[in-house]
Amino acid sequence: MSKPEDNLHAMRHSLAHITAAAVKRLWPHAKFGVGPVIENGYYYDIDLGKVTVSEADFERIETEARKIIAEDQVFEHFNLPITEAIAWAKKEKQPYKLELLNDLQRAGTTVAKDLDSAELGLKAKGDSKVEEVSFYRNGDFTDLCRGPHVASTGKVGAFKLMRVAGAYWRGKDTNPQMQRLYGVAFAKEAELKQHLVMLEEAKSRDHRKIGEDLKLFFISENVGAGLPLLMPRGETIKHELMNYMRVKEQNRGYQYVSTPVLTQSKLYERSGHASYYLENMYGTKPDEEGNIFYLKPMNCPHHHMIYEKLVDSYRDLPLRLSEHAGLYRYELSGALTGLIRMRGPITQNDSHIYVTADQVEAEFTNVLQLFEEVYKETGVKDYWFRLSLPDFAKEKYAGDKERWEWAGDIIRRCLQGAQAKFVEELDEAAFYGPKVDIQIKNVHGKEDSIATVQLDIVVPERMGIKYVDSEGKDQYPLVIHKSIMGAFERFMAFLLEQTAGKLPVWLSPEHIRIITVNQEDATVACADDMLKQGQELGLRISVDNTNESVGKKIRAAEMMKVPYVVVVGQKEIETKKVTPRIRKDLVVNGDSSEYPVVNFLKTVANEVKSRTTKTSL
RNA sequence: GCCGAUGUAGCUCAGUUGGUCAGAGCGGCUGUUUUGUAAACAGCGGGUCGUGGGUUCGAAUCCCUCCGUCGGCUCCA
Repeated sequence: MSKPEDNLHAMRHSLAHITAAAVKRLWPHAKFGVGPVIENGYYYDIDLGKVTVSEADFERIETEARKIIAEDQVFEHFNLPITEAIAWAKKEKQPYKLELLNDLQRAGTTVAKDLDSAELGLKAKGDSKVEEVSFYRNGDFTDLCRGPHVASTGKVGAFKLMRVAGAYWRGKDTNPQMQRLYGVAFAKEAELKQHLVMLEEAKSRDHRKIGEDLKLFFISENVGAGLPLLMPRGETIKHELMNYMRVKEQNRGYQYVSTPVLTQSKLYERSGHASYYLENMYGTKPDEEGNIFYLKPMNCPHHHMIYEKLVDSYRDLPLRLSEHAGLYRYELSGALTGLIRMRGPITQNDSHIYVTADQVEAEFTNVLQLFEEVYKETGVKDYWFRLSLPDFAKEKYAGDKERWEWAGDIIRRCLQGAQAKFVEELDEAAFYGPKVDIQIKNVHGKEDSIATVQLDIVVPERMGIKYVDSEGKDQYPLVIHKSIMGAFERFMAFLLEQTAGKLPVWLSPEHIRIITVNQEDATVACADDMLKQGQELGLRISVDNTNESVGKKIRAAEMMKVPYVVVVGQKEIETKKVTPRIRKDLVVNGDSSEYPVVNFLKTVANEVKSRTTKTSL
């Protein structure tokens, strides 16, 4: 994102004003919210009352904006005492601006911390006393704003209105909903064009499109929204990921368990989840005894039950329990996004590590190391850690403040010790403790959590699960909730987007496809023999002996992103050698050469086993 | 859930202002062909135009309801 001191930032900010000014010319009664610079552009929140803007209006707005740019209006800066600023907002009939100014006068920036201080014409965040407010004026459009802006409206670069979306005033869903006009802007027309091309390309990497093209998964209206069905190819990928994690974790002392998907609410009442999440859980109708059972949205309480059964003494700790369970969570319909945000089954790669206070740091560090290792091996790039802390101004965080700070400090030390790059954010913690979220951007640039590790300082005590310490006293354990791959479906989605569907060989639904040149008996027999040999080596291998041209069958295999394609005809029958066609991204050095069939198959089998991302062929 | 957009064959999409508008390409099936590293040729099937109402002599086309999808907002154990 551009920085406030950059000229590009000033251009984008100025375009926000110009866009608002254009809207005001077309709809003089328009009420304005805020209009900050964002990645690649800007937005402005507007409220036109009964009228709404739609994309059909963009041309008119852009035309008007271009007129303002052509007029080359000077951006004039001036300050007003807060009382005069309030008078201005009243006179201009700008209720949103008026609300902001009133808040600023009454309580300073602390009440307006949900907004960027730059939008408020303030010098910096944290000014608690506001006496003067900064304004900018261009032509007949005036707005409170800290700036900076370009010198005049003619000095902005290339821009384009992209979309309009609903956005709640000050981000609260109880507030009125405004319309948010999004624009992208760059210094040069060519950069803007390049950006638009990039956005088009991103669409082809969207995991939902890849899922369709590669026959991985789909969502059936008959089954329901947010409930994807994995087809054989998709399930293969998920299963490989699950196997991989299971072996990895078992080798590090994690023990796998299996717990019911249906559970009475009693358990969630005991764990405290009920008061936070019951409305987001799917329940059955009452049975004959009147009991309602819920589809589990998390495994924690179940694992805590197993803990109770297995642990008596500190000598039993740490206990590391894992489960790959299908969870169900009610998600708002507007939040659903393919495999990234679904209602179920969310196959969580879920572990709970029960530790004493002395063990927590070492265990937490181990988990961070496991993250780095797994992400390196699976080829996940461009992720970062977020230390998610509570915001004590809100009431949802249970337990006492000192304990929260103690837990937050431990995690921070672990992150620093692991030399992990991380950011800290308030009001992102779980209700039972601070956590580290592993953040990633999806193909459209939207930030998502891919995985999480949390330090639970609340639930064991609340549930009364205990152990006896070395002095014979009862203690509550700490619980590290960790999920390296998050949900396997979601992890798969990110991998698909990062690789554009060209998964490493070990994750490919089909390792090798054999294509026959013709349908003569000898050719088919040769292909079948090769198929059998491959299967014995554990390879996912198939034969395409359909009555199509070789070119067409190759094309079909390429489009399915099959890593290795082998053509079988008279030559291969005679020499028992193959010249594999290797998917481009796997190749290290250019030329493809000839290999005895057995050597080729064994090499691929080894690549699958070692999970390499490049080929040695 | 809210705001905006959108929904036509398995997939990608055409269908101007309501009147042979139910179409194309790919995929599928059948036949011919027996093919050498990204699309052989021919023919044939295939859709109550998301759903349910309404307006109209007449609706894929206009209006409303609901469902799904897309982009945001909110939420995310």
